[in-house]
Amino acid sequence: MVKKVKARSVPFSQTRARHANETAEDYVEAVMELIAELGECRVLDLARYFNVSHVTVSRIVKRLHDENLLHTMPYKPVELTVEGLKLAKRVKDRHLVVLAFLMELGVDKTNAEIDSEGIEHHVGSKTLAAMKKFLKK
Amino acid sequence: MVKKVKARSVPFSQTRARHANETAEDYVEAVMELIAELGECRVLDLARYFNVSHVTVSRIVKRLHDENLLHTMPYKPVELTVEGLKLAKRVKDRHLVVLAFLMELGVDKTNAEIDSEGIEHHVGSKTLAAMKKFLKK
DNA sequence: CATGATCCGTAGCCATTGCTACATTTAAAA
DNA sequence: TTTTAAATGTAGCAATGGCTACGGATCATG
Repeated sequence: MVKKVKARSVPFSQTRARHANETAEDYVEAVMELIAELGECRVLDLARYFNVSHVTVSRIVKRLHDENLLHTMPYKPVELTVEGLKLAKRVKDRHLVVLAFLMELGVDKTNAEIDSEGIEHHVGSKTLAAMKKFLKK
Repeated sequence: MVKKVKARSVPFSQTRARHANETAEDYVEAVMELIAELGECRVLDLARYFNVSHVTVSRIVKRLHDENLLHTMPYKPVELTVEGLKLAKRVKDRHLVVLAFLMELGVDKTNAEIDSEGIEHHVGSKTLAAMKKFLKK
C-alpha cells in the first residue's frame, strides 16, 4: 500500500512569482516612504535604501513600470501609479500592524523590525485580522 | 538640507542568499516528513510535494548535497545528513510553533497552515520565544 | 557656456528556480 | 530473458535579482 502525502498548502510552482511579488511590495512601500521623507524618490535613493546597486534598482523599476505600479521617465524621479499607491498603502498598513503586533507580543523593537519585514509578505487577511484584534485588547 | 533615510533592517543584498536558504529549510523538512510517511524519499516524491518538476528537485537536491545537508546517489532515495537532520528538526519545531501560535490567535486551520509556511522562515529566536511563551498561557 | 560631479542606462556576467524535451537507468511484467 | 513503464539525469531556455564596467545625461558651479 502506498501512502499519499498531501502537497504543501502553498504550491511551490509559484515560488519565483511570489518572490517577484514581494519585491514589488517592498519597492512600492519604499517609494512611498522615500517620497514622504525626501520629497522625491530617485533610483539611487532606492539603491541606498535596499543596499543594492543602482543597476538592480533600475531593472526592477522598469519591471514594475511594465506592471503599472510605477511611473518612470529616463533620468527622472520614480513615482507611484494609482495602482502602486493603493498597493503601497495596503502594504504599509500591514507592515505597521505586524510590527506593532510583534512588539505587543514582547519582542524587542530591533528584532520586531527585522522579523516584521520578512513576515509581512506572508500575512493573509485572516491572520492580519487576528493580529488587529489582538492589538485592540 | 538633505534628510537621511535609514536603510532597511534586513539588507536586501542578501535576498538571493536568503531565498536559497529558505529553499534548503523547506527541502530538509520535506525530506524528513516524506521519509516518516513513506519510508523513503524519492526525487519524484519531492516533486509532487512541492508541485514542481523532477528536474527542479534534482538540481536543488544536488546543491543541498554540495552543502552537506542531503545524501544522494544517482537513482537512489534522498537521505538527510547529520547536519541536514539537525536543521530539519529545528525547522519542523519552529514550523509547528508558528502554526499552533496562529491557530491559538484565532486563525482557522487552513489559513494558519498557508501563512505559517511563509512566515516560519522569518521568525527569529526572539519572536519564536515570544510565541512559545504566548502558547503556554 | 563649459566642465566636472553625480545620476542613470546599457551590456554582459553569475546564481537560483522554474520549464520542456530527450536520454538513461532501474525495476517490474510478460 | 526481454521488454516496457517509471524514475532519474542532462541539455538548454526563461525570469528574477545580484554584480562590475562603461557611457551618456543632467545640473550646479565656475
